[in-house]
Amino acid sequence: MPRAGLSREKVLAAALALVDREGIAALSMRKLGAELGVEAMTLYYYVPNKGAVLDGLIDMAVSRVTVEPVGPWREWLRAFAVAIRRELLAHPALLPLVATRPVMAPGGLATVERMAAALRAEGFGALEGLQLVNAVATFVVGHTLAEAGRTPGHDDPDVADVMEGLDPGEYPVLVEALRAGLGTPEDHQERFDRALDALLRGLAPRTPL
Amino acid sequence: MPRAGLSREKVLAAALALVDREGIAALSMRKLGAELGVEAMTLYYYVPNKGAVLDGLIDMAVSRVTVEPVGPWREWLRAFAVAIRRELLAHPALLPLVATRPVMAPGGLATVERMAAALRAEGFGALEGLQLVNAVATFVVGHTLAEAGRTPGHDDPDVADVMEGLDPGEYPVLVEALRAGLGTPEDHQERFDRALDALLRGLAPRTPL
DNA sequence: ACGCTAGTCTTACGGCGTAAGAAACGTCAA
DNA sequence: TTGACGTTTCTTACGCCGTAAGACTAGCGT
Repeated sequence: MPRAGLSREKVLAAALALVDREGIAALSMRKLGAELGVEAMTLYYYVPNKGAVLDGLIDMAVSRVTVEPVGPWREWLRAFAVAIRRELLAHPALLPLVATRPVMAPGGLATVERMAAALRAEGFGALEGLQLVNAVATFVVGHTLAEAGRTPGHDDPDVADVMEGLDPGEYPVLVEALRAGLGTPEDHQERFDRALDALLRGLAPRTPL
Repeated sequence: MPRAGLSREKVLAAALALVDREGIAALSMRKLGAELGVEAMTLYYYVPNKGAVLDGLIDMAVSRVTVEPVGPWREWLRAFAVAIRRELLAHPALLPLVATRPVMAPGGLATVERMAAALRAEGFGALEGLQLVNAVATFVVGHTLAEAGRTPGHDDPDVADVMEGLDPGEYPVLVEALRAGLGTPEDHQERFDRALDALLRGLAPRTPL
C-alpha cells in the first residue's frame, strides 16, 4: 500500500502543474519528486523514465481534444482546429513537446479515426480524408508554435523588443506592419482564421459523392 | 593569433556537422570541442554560451532560404514554401530548433522584408502581406515537423511499426489509409502540395489593385 | 509474530553547462 | 635576445541532470 498515495496519474498531473507554472525546462525528476513530497527515484516506480512523463503529458493534452464529427465536414473540422489551438494555448509549455514528438499518441488516435470515417462517408478516400485531417492538424500546430511557442531554456526576447530595435530604413514594411499590429493576439487570431478558412475552402474530396 | 585556427563560423560549421550526424541531443559543448580538437571551455571564447550555438545553427539554415519575389506572387510564394521545406528536410535535426525558437533571426528578416514589400506592391496591406508570409511559413514548419520531426533523445518508433500494431477492427479507416500509403514520402509530398495550393488559392489581398 | 511485497530512500556514476582563473603561445618593442 | 602583453587555450570546480543498483521500511495476510 502506498505511503504517499501516488499513482501514474498523480505524477502526470503534478508534472503538468509544474510545467505550466515554470516551463518545460524546469521539469526534472528531482523537482517533480519534491513537488509530490518524495525523492526522485520514487517516481521510477510509477513511470519507466522521464520520456514516459513527457509522453504522458502530450497524451493528456491530445486526449482533451474531442470533436463530434457530425454535420457539414468543413464545420466540424474547423471546430477541431479551433479546439486544438485552444488546448495548446492553454498549456503553451507543452507546445514544443506536441510539435516534436510523433503525434500518434494513443489518446488521439480514436478521434482521428472517427473523423476520418466521417470524411469517407462524405466522399473522401480513406487516405485522402486522413491527409485532410493531418493537414489541418499540422497547420494548427505550426501556427500555434509561431503564436506561443518559446524555446525551453530561452529567455524570450518578445516581439515588442525586437520591434524597437528594428531599423525603419532597412525594414520599412516590417516596421509598418508591426505598428499596424503584427504579432498581437488579434493578429494571430485573424491570421489563424483566414488561413484556416483558405485551407478548408481549398481542400475538397477529389471524387465527390 | 589562433593556435587551432578557430572562429565562430568554424564552430558553427562543426556544430551543424555534429548535429546532422548524431542528432541534436548529441550536441554538447564538450563533444563539439572534441570535434574541433579543443577543450569545451575554449569554445566560450568564440561563443557566449550554448544557446548562441543553437541560434547560429538556425540562422544558418534560415539564411540559406532566399527567394526572388518577382512575377506572380502566388508563384514565388510557393517557391518560398518549397525552399523552406527543402532546407528543413536537408537538416531534419534542426527542425525542433527552427520550430521552437523565435523565427525572427536576423538572417531571415531581410528575405521577409523583401517578400512583404513585393506583396504590398500587389495590393496587400503591409500587415496583410506579412500575415500571408507568416501563414505560409508556419504552415511549412508545421507540415515538415509532422513529416520529419523527431524528438531529440527519442528513439523513433516509425510509423511502420505503429501500423503493424494497429487493430483493424478498432481503426479500420486508419489501417486502410496506412495500407494506401499514409506516411510515405509521396504522401507527405502530395499533402504538402495540396494544402499549399489551397492556402495560396484562398489567401488573396482584401483590397485588390 | 512473521514473512512478503509494494513502496520508498540512499548512494553513486557519468554527463551536462559554465564560472574563475591559471597557463601557454605568438608578436613586437626595446 | 629579452621581456612584456594581449590572445587563445586549458584546468579545476560547482551544481545540476537522468537513472542503475540495491538497501530499507511500512503495512498486509497468515
